[in-house]
Amino acid sequence: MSARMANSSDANIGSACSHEYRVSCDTCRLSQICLPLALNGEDLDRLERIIQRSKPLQKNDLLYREGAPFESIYAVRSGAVKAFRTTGDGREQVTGFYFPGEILGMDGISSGAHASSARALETSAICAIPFDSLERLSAHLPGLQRHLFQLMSREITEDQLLITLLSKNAAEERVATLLLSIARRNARRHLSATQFRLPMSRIDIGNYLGLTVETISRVFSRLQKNGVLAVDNKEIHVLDNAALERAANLGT
Amino acid sequence: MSARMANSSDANIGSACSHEYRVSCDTCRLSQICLPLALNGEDLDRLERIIQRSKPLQKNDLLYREGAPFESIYAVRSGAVKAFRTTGDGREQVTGFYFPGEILGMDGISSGAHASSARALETSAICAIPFDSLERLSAHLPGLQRHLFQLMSREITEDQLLITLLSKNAAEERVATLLLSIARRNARRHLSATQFRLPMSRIDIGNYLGLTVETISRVFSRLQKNGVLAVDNKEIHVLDNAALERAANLGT
DNA sequence: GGCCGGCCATGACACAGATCAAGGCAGCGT
DNA sequence: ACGCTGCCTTGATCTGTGTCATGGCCGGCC
Repeated sequence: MSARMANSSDANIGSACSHEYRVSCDTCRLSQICLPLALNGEDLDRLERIIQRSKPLQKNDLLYREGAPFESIYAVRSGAVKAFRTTGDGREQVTGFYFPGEILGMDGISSGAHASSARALETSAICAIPFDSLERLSAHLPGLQRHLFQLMSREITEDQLLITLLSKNAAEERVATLLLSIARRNARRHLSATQFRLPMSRIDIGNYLGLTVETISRVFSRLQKNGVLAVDNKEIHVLDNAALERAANLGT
Repeated sequence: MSARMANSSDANIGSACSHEYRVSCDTCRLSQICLPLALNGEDLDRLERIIQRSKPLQKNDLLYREGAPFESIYAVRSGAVKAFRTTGDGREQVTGFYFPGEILGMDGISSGAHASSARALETSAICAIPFDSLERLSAHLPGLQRHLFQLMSREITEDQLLITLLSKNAAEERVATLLLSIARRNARRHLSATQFRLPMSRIDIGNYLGLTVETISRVFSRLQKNGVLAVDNKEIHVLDNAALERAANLGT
């Protein structure tokens, strides 16, 4: 375990070997849902020049660690990442799952140190965007500044949805809501909204939703028994989307 | 109730009569914890000129309503405000309490419409800061831009703390954590951290913490019986701060 | 190829907090 | 002054989910 941690960390990302992993925002098929969304032509070039890419993270590698100096925010290019914070007694609370085209790490801005950690759920390619450069750039590009404000605002509203979910909804509603969220985000990337593989374990799902693994298991079984889903381990097939939405019962 | 709503709303704030309520950031004793924190001299003047003040909100007045066009963020000058979102089935989820010197409304940036509503818990004076002006200003004042990013980032980390609290902590831990948070914020304003009046009802507390009123009541009674607090309705006296921190058990 | 460790499923039981019910109290409008 | 209404407290009971225990499965590693 400590061996794994050793070859992970911020040091990887943003290190010198970026020539090996040259991919440009131009040719990235995520550009329309990712940071470049607000930019074009020369402005995109300027963003491009500050973005750092590095060799892919392996499953379980840390992208950044709670308490580490905040330097960059990160865009997921492929794979999937979970963000989590460690509570005083050493347990962890998963605060979000991040899929390709999504940005994470913004919780570090306020204090200058990351307020959470992030770990790859599977082999993942990540773009690191040094925040001080981004900040300087955004002072000159109103569209970019606005986009950053919007990204952070969206993170806030999504956290508030999770707060509501945890505070008001029963186990089945929480699970159904998460599945619908993943389905919707898949659709945004032109992937199937009805058939997909969950990159995270039941443990992570339970942790994120404030439930135990056993409860997650039971809910999956029940949804399967009722013909809403076909579940084969991490492989999910939504058989009756309307029923899933009914099960989510306003969770969004 | 509808009468109350009618004389509330965004229209009040930002309306023409601001000459009546002239107070400047210069003389506001909150300036060191509020937006002006990052500014001085001429820059402060420029911020000053875009801030709008209006007549105080009365208890239960709405500051803004979920779905209304997003135009401003708001700073609490006096009183207290709760933010909440309404779930599909009409129940509400309180997402935060805001005290003097604190900023709310940033969840509206991402979609251009407020993602939550805000209501005065008692008579409250509020400064409205039109966001498009603020955005333009912050492109010229790097310190302000950074401060805005930090404010939003702080909102994110605080939401994540609440998520963790809801997901992992028992009733007593949640209540103790909220009390400690309020105490800490009082201290920041040079008020007592051990004796204060809660501006919100038990109902709001329960709603915020994902618990029922009855449970809140029982926890207060228990903490009182154990000599941790003296509770007289909304008046709280922290008798044993160490015990309260133990009760919070890592919540903060 | 077989063993081992992590993950997942399912059942029996326990418990924290929800729900239901009843009553007290304070503030407000008439 | 009165009664009304909303808020708070406390008790009795119920229930969804946690906890504990067991066993199966899959994938990695020797």
